[in-house]
Amino acid sequence: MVKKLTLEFKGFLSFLILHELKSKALCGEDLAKKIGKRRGSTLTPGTIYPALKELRKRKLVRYRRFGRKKIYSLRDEGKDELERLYNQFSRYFWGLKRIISKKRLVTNK
Amino acid sequence: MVKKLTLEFKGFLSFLILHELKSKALCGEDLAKKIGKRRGSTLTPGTIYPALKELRKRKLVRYRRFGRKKIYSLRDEGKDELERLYNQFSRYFWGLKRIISKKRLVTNK
DNA sequence: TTTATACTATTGTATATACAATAAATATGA
DNA sequence: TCATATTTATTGTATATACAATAGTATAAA
Repeated sequence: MVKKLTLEFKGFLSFLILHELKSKALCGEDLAKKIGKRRGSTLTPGTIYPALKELRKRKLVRYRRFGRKKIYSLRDEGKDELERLYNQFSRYFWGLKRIISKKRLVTNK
Repeated sequence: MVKKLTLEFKGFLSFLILHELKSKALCGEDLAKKIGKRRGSTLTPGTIYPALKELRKRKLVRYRRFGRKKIYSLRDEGKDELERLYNQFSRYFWGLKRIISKKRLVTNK
């Protein structure tokens, strides 16, 4: 049984890592940049690598080496966990939807 | 100058506290329950009170005593800070909108 | 083969969630 | 006034972000 990410308020970074890896396998640096873009500045190595290490330890993520890069991707357990987290995650947005759609996210035409 | 909450991934709880207090002044326990409802279980005292203490220290929040309760509310600085956080916050939801609206949040009719 | 470079990863330190257990303060009721 | 309940708050411990600085490693270039 995989140890669950609890996604209280901690676990948000891990959640975003899994989310990004779902659409595309990425190396550590690109992952840091991609997630960093959400807030305006890249994540530093001391943030991203410990998080990746923990996710590997939990068997949610794996990497394969390509040239000098390590490309991280979701394991099946990671996909399952992510689905679970999507549900947990969306609970936080009760009453915040209007804010979210007002600001950055373009509404459906 | 008020010290800013950075809302990296840390700061999420503080953000939600400010958000809840915007619509209604609340005592510590009710705040814990209200925020706790977003994830299914109430916040424990060891979580909510240190967070409130920090927000008071930053002059974002104040309380007034009513009987045996302390009712927390936003200060003007807290309202300003919250506005700033709404903007920062919404950056995290690029590409997550469909997921969020699919699951819990009822779409507009 | 050595040097350069790009990328991966660790270290040290700080702070923000977290919970369980406990303590302190205040109001109510006897 | 004394006991009780209610609510506030602290303590101790653990873990998850964070950054700056540094170290390690593999490929490419010379």
